Amino acid sequence: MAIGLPACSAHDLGGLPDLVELAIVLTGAVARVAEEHELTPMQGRLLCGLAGQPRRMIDLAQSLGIEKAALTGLVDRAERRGLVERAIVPGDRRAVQVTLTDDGGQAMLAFETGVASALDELLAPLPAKDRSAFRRMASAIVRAARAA
Amino acid sequence: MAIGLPACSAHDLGGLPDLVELAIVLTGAVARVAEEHELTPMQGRLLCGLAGQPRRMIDLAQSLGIEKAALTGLVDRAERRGLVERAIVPGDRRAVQVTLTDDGGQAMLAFETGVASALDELLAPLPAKDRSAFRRMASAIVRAARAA
DNA sequence: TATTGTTATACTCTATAACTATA
DNA sequence: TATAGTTATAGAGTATAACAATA
Repeated sequence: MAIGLPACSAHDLGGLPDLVELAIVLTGAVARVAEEHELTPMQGRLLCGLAGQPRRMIDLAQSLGIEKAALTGLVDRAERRGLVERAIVPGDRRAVQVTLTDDGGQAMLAFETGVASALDELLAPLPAKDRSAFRRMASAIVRAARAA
Repeated sequence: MAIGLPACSAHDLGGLPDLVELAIVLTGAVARVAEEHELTPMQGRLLCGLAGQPRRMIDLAQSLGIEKAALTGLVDRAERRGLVERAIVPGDRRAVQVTLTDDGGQAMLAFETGVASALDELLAPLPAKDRSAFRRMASAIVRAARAA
């Protein structure tokens, strides 16, 4: 499966702010972990969104920030690989629930664990005090961006 | 032009570390700026890589972290849109140099400026002292990742 | 032989528009 | 009418493998 994400990248291209390169480095790390588990990064995100409970298509599309038609394809491919299943929603015959299969649940856990340790490695060069400060500031940025 | 990147995203999906969501937020911000200037994010990166001097295909592919065959397509599309041009390399008839057109140069500057201000906005919620600390730590992480 | 780049092929991810089925 | 989801279509970005031209 050719997953198709820049594996390492972030070699200096000049002109791009370090924050953009940070995004590239982080995204590349996630992509590498996904690939190790034979997932695409987007499939990894999908599986993580299904941890704990089934979700409806419309809900997932919003969470992932993609159109419902794009989600149809994403779920199609994940279903074809045995990671998720579609199920009916009792009480609304228009709706579809997406659930994790056993395989999908295992892949989700492996992906989550792998991502966590890959991120730890990326932050490892920083002093311990900076690491926690960096994570705290990252959370603040994300929260503010979500609110806006 | 349907550019195809999650425009806002980063709504809570649960299970994903904030650092991953940070990458999503940053990537989304870059994508939005690119779209404003009718570029794809990858075209934006390509143009930035060409700021100042022409580069050879092999060199660009390494900088962007993609295979040379993928770069052929990327440059094809950018050339079709009048952003870049292919030129010969004196002294090596196998090689190709990619140069910015006037349009491409203008787009590159507009993209750079837009990205810089989008990043400023993302960091705006942090106290000024944290903003510079965050940028400094981001640079350190990127430098370390590049070295590894 | 090694290097540079292109072509061929196949996937994933994305969007918009049109459609079906249900509420 | 409005909502949930799919289908159809198109395009970007990616990879691998095979190839041509040149060093």
